[in-house]
Amino acid sequence: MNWADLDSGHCSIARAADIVGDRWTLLILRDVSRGIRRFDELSAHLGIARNILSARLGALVANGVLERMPYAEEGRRPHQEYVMTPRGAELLPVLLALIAWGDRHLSEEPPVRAVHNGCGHEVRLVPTCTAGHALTGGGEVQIVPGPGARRVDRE
Amino acid sequence: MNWADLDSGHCSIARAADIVGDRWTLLILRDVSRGIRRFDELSAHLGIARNILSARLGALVANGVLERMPYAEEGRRPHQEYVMTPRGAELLPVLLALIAWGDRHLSEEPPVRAVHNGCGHEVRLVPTCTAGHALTGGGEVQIVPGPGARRVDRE
DNA sequence: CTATTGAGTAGTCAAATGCAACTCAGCCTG
DNA sequence: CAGGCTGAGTTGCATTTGACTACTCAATAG
Repeated sequence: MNWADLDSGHCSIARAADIVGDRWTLLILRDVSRGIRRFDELSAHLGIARNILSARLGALVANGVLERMPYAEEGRRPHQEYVMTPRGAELLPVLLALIAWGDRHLSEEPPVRAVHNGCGHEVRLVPTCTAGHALTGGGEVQIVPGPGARRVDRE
Repeated sequence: MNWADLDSGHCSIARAADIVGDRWTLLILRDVSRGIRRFDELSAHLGIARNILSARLGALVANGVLERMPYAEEGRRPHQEYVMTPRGAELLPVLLALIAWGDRHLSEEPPVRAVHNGCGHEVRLVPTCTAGHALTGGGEVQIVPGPGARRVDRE
C-alpha cells in the first residue's frame, strides 16, 4: 500500500485540521469547554483581536462545533453565549491528547489536569481496540486506509 | 475556580498548539508517521510550497518532534529522511483523536482507520481514569488546573 | 439623557503563504 | 569530463491572512 497514492486532502485528519487546525481555534474550544463563553471574556482572556475572534467563532458555528445562543440572566441585559454542540463536545479527546502531550513534553509540572468527575482520578486516553486490548506500548497501532479512501487525481 | 484568572498562554494546550496547531504541521506528521519521509515526497503529496515545508520541517526538528537523518540505500545516492522522534511518536493520540472526530462528523465513510497491529481490530481512544474506570459517556471528564497553573499577570 | 457594556465591523499595516525560479551537490551517462 | 538529472533546499516577489486600533450600534443602567 502506497500512501502517497491517496488524496491528501480527502482524509479525516485534513478535514478535521481544516476546522480545528488553528492556534486560536483550539484555544477558543479550550476556553469554551471550561465555561468562558462570552465574546468579551474570550477576547480578554485569549488576547485575540476582536475581528479574528469574530471570524473564528463564526466558522466554528458554521461548522456545527459551537452554537450561538442568546442568554439572559435576570436583572442583566441579554447577551450571546457560545456553547459546545454535541459535535463540538466530541472534540474533547483532541484537547485531552494535546494536554497529555504538552504536559509530558513541554512543562515540568502540568498546568492542567483532566480528572474523572466521579472519582477524581486523573484521566488518560488509552488506545483500545474493539477486541478489548489496551495498547500501552508504542508501535502497536497502524493507520490503514478505510473504505472512504480516495486515490489522488492525476491524469 | 475562575479559569479566566489563569494565564492562557501558560497552558499545555497553548504550548502544544504552538507546535502542532497548524494545518500543514498536522498533515506533515500524518504523512511522516505513514512513511512519507522525504522532502520531495512530502512536497508532492501535500501540495505544500517548498519554502513552507522547509520552514515547518525545520521547526519540527527544532522542537524535537522530528529528526533529520541522512539515509543511503546502497547503489543510490544518499538523501535526507525525516523520522519521528519518541516525542513525536507520542503525538499519535492527537492524530487518532482527529481521525476519530473527522470520521464521525465529516465523512460518510472513514477514509482512514486505526487498527491494532496484533489482532487487526479497530483502535479507539478511550478516556480512562487511573482508577481504571473507562469513561464512555460525555460530561464525565473535567479539566482542572494542575500544579503548574499560573495566574495571569496583571498589575 | 448620558455612560457603559456587549458584540461586532472598518481601516490599516505587518507577517505568513504561495509560486516560480534559482542554487548546489552528488551521481550517471555518453 | 560536459551535460543531465535528482534531491534538497533557498531567494525574490505578489498575494493572502493576521493582528492592532479605532469606530459603530444597540440595550440597559443610573
